[in-house]
Amino acid sequence: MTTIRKIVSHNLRILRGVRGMSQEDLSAIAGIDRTFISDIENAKYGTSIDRLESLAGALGVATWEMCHPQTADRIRKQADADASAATSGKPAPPH
Amino acid sequence: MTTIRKIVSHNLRILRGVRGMSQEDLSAIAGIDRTFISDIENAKYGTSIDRLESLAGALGVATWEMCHPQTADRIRKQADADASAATSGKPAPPH
DNA sequence: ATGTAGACTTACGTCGACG
DNA sequence: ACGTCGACGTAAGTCTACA
Repeated sequence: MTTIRKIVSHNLRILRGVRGMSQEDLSAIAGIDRTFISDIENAKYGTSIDRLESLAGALGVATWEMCHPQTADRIRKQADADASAATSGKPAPPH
Repeated sequence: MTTIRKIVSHNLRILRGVRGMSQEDLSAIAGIDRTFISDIENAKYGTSIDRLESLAGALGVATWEMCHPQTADRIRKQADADASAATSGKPAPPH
């Protein structure tokens, strides 16, 4: 029974990692307190759709993707593919 | 610049209409106060992801679909297709 | 059946500090 | 760079009542 809190929590942490941001970085860009981002990632609190929109914008995804169970995996695999393509000298996929 | 409040507001109202529910019906099923549902539909307030999850469950969609800009249209067209199929005696599509 | 208003409670959200 | 604690303010959420 994966709740929406767990989904958002997971997407947020993974996505932030892929973007190479610290909680402090994300805090500065999204305009949300760092300690609160920590709370969300640990599913201590749920958040409002307004804050979710700010976080999504800062992470470069749509708001609904923050609620989708497979966003974390999708973005992570895409980042992996891009990275290995860069290493092998191939051009990056156009998305 | 369509904000997440507008999207949720719109999806909620359309989806509820397609399901043939009043605000009172939805209130009873989702366990959320009727007047607050009214506020959300009029985008007076944003809501939390926890309440959004309850509303989505009561409406038979995933939570992320409540945040998606095209959910209202998608569901409405599907309902239309199902209705006309029923009228013409054809079997309902398997989705 | 819906929108709004007021009074009220609680969960969200900010801030400073410590390990 | 992250988790947590305490104190505090505000927006979310409930309930009753009226149009």
